[in-house]
Amino acid sequence: MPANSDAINSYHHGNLREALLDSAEQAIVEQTAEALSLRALARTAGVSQTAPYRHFSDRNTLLAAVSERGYQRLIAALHAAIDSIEGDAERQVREAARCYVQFALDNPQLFKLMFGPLLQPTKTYPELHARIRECNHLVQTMLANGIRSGSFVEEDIRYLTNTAWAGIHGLATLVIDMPDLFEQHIELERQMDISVRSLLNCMQ
Amino acid sequence: MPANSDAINSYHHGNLREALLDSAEQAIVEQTAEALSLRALARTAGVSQTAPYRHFSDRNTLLAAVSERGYQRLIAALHAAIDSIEGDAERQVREAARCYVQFALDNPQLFKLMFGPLLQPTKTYPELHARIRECNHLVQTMLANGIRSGSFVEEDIRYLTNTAWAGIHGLATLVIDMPDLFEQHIELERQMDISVRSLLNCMQ
DNA sequence: TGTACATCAGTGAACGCGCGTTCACTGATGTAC
DNA sequence: TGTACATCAGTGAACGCGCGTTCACTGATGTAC
Repeated sequence: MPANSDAINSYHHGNLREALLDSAEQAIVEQTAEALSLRALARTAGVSQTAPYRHFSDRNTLLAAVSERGYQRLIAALHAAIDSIEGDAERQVREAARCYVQFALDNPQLFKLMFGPLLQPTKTYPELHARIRECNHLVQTMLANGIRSGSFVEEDIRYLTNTAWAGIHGLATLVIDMPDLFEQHIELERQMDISVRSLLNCMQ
Repeated sequence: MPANSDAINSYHHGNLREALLDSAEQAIVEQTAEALSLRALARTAGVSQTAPYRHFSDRNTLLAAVSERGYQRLIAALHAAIDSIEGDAERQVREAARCYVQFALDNPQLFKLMFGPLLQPTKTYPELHARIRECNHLVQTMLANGIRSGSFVEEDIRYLTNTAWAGIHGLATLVIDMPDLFEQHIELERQMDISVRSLLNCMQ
């Protein structure tokens, strides 16, 4: 008596790994990644509670995989935003920033898992580590391009991109965590525009 | 046979409420607030596991009290920084920003509890709510003063202070959560200086 | 000053819960000959 | 083409854990008269 009557194979799930990651992502929409339970995941997948261990050696390894997929999506979104605009580095930054904040709004808990300490140090999860570095490099490069249109000492660039990155990351964080306080008397779209313009202007 | 042989009263603790808050804060230094356990707290205080319920109706109420004390300390630190400098609004912002980030560095988990969603909506905890509003008002006012030294349309002020606040909050968040990535090739003190100068310059 | 009594601040046993993980196992699948 | 066998992907029972919270209780404290 297969729990899932649509399944052809009642015994072999066929795509359990991906199914688990999918439902993990879904579960994480509402509640913290910390609160995610392997058992609940297994239940959702209609599979015994030990089946996940075939695919992930433990809970954190699964979370690392979820985080990694998150980075893949964020990187893809950022690339799409950046590549859709050629030549205008400032507009690229604006669109990328919008992407970044929107991603956080759409996936608050995932965003926190990705940019949180739960999986630190990341060295334990090489694939995740690589994605993080890739994402970081993408963001830094894009911001540096936006800033380079001004005239600055090369060695300061890293500090200036950090300032801008922190500005955008801070927006995302506050919008997620303290919406009532942060979004008092403001319109979020306008806030985004003004913030990005300020962050770039101050460097020109 | 009192567990704590120094205690005069083995039965009445005498100051259990404060003791619980103290050890909660201490416990929260290392691990997440989410992971804090009332039972562990009671153990640390040398008291039965149900004793805390005399002082806090449940776990979240205790956490709200911890958060509130955190805000008190942050507010005090910000005030001290601001009041020590008169007349120079820009230097006030610089010192206050340093305070803010330092507070986060010193109490990462407390900072997250305070600026996190765990206790949202805060209306449930009126004292906490009041502290949050107080802190927010202090930060906004200080930033507005720094910005007003430039010439700006009044209605934009809130957007500009938000930009600056997000910039500072983002620094704190990234320094806590992604130190390896964020602090690559930089010196934190210098990052702080450059960030604050940029955040204020861009508005003048 | 002494005493009765209300109230306060603890105790300790118990409830029910869900969790991560381990273990020995079995059914399904794929491959070498 | 058939078959033996290794390997893969599941099962299900069990372990030990710590937790939040409730309950009926008791010892200590303070206050009115």
